[in-house]
Amino acid sequence: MNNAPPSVLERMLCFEVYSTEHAFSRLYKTLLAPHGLTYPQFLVLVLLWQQDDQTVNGLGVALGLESSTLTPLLKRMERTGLVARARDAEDERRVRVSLTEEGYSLQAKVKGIASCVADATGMSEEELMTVIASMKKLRGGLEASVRGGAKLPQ
Amino acid sequence: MNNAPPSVLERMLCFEVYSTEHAFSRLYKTLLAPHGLTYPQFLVLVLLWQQDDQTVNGLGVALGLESSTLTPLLKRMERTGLVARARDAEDERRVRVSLTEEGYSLQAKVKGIASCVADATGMSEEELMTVIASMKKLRGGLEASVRGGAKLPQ
DNA sequence: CCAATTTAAGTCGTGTGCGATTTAATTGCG
DNA sequence: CGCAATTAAATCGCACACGACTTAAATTGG
Repeated sequence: MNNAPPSVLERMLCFEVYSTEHAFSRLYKTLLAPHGLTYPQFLVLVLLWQQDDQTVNGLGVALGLESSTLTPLLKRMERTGLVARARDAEDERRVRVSLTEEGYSLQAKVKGIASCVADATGMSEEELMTVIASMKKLRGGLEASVRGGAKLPQ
Repeated sequence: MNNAPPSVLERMLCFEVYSTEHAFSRLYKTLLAPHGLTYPQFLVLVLLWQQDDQTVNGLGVALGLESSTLTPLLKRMERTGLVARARDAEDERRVRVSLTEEGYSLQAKVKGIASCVADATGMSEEELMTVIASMKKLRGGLEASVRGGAKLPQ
């Protein structure tokens, strides 16, 4: 077992979240790569499977991503035939993103992945709920701080 | 308040960690940019402030990063005068990374940042410890799963 | 009604991250 | 000893992710 005293880094929550996020990414990569999907692309599909035909902005708000990140990502998904992108007739500024047949049918093929990952965490359903709540609280505090114009004292 | 039922995404722990990590990154960016530092570069400095003169591999293990990520990052830090890189005389395969005077003196200037971020979380010391422990457990499970060759059932 | 403002996407440059591969140094085994 | 296997960095191509900026469309205020 690991009996070394925790380093400075290991006492920083930011680092624990940082490296846990990498661990999730790596696990998803091994599971999604066979389907030609990346992890952020998978998250976009999760949103579209729940509600098809969303705007770039809508997806961005849900994911917490900028259009400068989403536009290229969605273009890659369009190129691989998972989604279609079309200007909204009502408001030509908007671009609506919708599932292709292939994007839709991928749902069945990767259905098991989320629960597979949940298993990999080694946590009970209850524990998972607790950690999710912690993350939400944490994120809320951090976002409020960024919005409030975070500054060092003095 | 937010009374909408949680979407599929918001019930996925992976997404909560993903977006919380982004929130940390963004907050650190606002605090570190004035010092010409990025968040991963700051993490490297935290390690070097604790123990100067480490190998690329040592930093990589501590941070959970590959040399393909660290080498370019360390070269940027060398270019901005924060660290020096030199082949180890004992073993020419290794490259040792050490603090320059400037890299060392930056510690005083950004001393307050970690606690500032801790404040921003809006969590008590005890809560922070609990969440850190959760992340460690989570990461442990995920890494074990990746090492074990994670696969979808059938 | 139209000029100014706001909003939605997209573009560009920079900095991570990783897998696959390469190069060079060391180790280890017959 | 000598060569095969291993190890440490580095390189390369690709995919995020963001801030700053641009473009075009819609809204608003006078």
